[in-house]
Amino acid sequence: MIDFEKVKVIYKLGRKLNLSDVQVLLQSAIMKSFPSGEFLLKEGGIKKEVFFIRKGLVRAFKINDKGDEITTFIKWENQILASPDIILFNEPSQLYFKTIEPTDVLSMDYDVIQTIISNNPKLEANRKFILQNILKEAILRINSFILYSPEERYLKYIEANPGIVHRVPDKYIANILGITPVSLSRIRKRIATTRK
Amino acid sequence: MIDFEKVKVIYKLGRKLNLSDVQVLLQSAIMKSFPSGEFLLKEGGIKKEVFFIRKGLVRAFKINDKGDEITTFIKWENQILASPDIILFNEPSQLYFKTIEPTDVLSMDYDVIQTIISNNPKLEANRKFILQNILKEAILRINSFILYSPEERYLKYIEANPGIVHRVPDKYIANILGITPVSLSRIRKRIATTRK
DNA sequence: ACCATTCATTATCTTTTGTTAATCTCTCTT
DNA sequence: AAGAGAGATTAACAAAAGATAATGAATGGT
Repeated sequence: MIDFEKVKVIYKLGRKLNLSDVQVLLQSAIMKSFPSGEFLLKEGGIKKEVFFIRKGLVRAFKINDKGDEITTFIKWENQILASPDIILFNEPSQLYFKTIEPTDVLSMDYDVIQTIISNNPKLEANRKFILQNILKEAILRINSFILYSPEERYLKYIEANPGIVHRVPDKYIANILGITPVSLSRIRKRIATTRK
Repeated sequence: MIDFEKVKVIYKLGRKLNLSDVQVLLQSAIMKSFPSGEFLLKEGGIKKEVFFIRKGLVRAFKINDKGDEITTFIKWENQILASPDIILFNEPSQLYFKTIEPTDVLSMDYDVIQTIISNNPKLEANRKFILQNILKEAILRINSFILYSPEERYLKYIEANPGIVHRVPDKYIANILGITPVSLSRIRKRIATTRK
């Protein structure tokens, strides 16, 4: 039984896949649905799983020394989600993935994707493009920590991600900005009062 | 006249280059030497130049709204140096590169490198490796801003980069850590006094 | 409709950082 | 050797952030 949603997503991923690769990817690619508040990945996970989010919103968090959850990033529709710990560092994940909304993902095996790319040199451009875009975002984020105050970071964040703020509790946004939820609340008040 | 240093570096870069590619790369690759305090790149630069640092130390900085220089990173021996603005964002550089020590670099043209890689599929693994390592570092740096206090960031920085601290003025390290030089000085004092 | 839970806000206090300027040290230059 | 300049430290004050706890508001489940 063919899942047309799945085919559609895979088609978007690469226009140059040959038939046998599509078959391999289709076999390894699984559509999964999660209700809100469900884990996609827990600490210690080692499965090289790459998610493509079709719908919904997922937050990634670590547990710090004090035992608190610290959200390091969030991902939503049409974004790729994977644990850097597993994919880049080749270590068990210290990250958890937990849905904030009901979420549909396409789950793929990283090693299978890599094999398919090495069989299809035309896909290298895609890989380079994706990697570079992830790197771009990372560099922008580093610079925002160096160049801007927490208040400026917040303003730029909501400007760059309109709508998202309304889908995610402030305390997670605070973590992402590197400040405490209490501090973010004060910043919001400061902005609201100086605007009038 | 063949520059053996140049050949050595290029040899290290890829074990799978064919002769004509080596020739192309040799032509585009230039050894350059800079005294301390010299610019490798200034704001507005658009040349897609990639440096491999053979010896020395370079800092990258931006000018913020107040007109201050803000150092965003430093690179030294055996590291790759390039302007993300130019290479990733395809925009004129807002970054300056300025040497902190007398520095020898191998300068290469980014587009030439890309062409050579597409002619040598075996080099794709190299490119992927390099890109992934840059991404790794970026992610670690982001996490250090989110998870650690300025004091912890400083301690981790000097631990991860022993020796470098003695080659670079503290004020640049402070920028890299996202704090002011005055604050770093206080942190250093705090560490020194609580240790005894 | 109610309770419980989860967030956001507010309050209070402590700690840290930013800002500006002065002082001190060191190095390099002439 | 003297002076200039750069960088680090210190001081003094203001502003912001962290920590902890209490209060409000909203939400979801039964």
